[in-house]
Amino acid sequence: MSEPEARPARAEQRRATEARILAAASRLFIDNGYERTTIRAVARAAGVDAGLVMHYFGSKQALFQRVTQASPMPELTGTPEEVTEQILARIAQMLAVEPAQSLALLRSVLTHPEAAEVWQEGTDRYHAEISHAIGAADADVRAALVSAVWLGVIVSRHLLKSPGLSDAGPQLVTDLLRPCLRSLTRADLPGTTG
Amino acid sequence: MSEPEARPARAEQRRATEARILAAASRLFIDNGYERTTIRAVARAAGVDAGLVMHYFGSKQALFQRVTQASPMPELTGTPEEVTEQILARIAQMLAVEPAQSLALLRSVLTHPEAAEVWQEGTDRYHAEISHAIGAADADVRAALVSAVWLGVIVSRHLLKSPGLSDAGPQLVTDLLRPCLRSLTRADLPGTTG
DNA sequence: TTGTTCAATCAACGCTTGTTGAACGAGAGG
DNA sequence: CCTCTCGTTCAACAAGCGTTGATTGAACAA
Repeated sequence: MSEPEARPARAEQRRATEARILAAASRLFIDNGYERTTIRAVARAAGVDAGLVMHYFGSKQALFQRVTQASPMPELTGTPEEVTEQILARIAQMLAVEPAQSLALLRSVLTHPEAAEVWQEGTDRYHAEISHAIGAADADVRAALVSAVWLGVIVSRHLLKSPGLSDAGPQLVTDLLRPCLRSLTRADLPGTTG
Repeated sequence: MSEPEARPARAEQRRATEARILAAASRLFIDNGYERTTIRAVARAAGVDAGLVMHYFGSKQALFQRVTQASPMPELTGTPEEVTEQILARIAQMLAVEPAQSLALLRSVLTHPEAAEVWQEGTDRYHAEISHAIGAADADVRAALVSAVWLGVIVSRHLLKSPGLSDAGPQLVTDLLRPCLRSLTRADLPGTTG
């Protein structure tokens, strides 16, 4: 009964409603993507009127940005082996818990131009760091392949819900992925040409 | 001058128009996905009226199916090494020339339920064949990871147009991918746990 | 109490979408 | 010549979309 809710009940109610809208929007953007998610559906799921969503977030695009804006990831530095482990740790984390912001962005990355743009910006730094750690002549291609593997795994697991990946634990997946990524981040074992 | 166009000029014209519509639809579905591609845009790109597109293909969904229906791929069989090479050959082919049907399907696979369903059906057989070739206890997870890598590479290259991958030749990419896929298809080298 | 603020609702707008059915007009068959 | 076929266009529909502005009613301040 003596809980710390002494604040003006007005602002508290507003914050709660706004949070409910954001949660509903996140869920719908993750599940259905940008185009198939309507302001009306978000409002219905949050138990409010569509006009209120507009009043709070300005536009559908702005709401999408609020949902998908992620805190910047920590830098990738060190030897290729260390960078590989950092990437694996990141993948393990994303396999363990649903990365809401990333998934909302990923779901629309192929069909919503603004999502693709944000995604690009995010992976550019990623590429540069990986490429720098590899330091070989074909480091750019290798870094792009590392990103491609990462993308494929997360998309298969969380968005396409591939049965083989959804049932497996993060530990097993990262263990299987380790030699795969190591072969990409280390510039020996050139691959049998021809 | 003596070309074999003796056929009734009526049906010939029709076939040509239908082909123009299909080509325009393919391009738009690949570039913009299902939702953002409108019947009117397809008609405009093909130089015809929107009603004609409906009259020829019945519905937008039916047009999408016509564009994305692919001839069934050859079976994957043999030792894990052989299967790996077959997959690599397939990837190389898809990197060399734009695989229109697959790209039209892939672009919408995250946002169009029917596209996701068709994709699922296609990858199920794929998974079974790879998993059978591996034959280990965790073959399902390994097969799913092989598919994930394949997905990530094609998507990054053709749809997200990752600079590092778009500039590289198919030969280099498959050479880099070979050890990566071999580590997934062969059940030795368990990966350093911990 | 009286007046102000503001979360929330409501009805409507302009626009685009997929889809339809009537209409037109040039070629084929007699 | 006339007639039928059929590729093609045109105009319109109903539904859904994002977005807006007026309006309501309850919590606050005086």
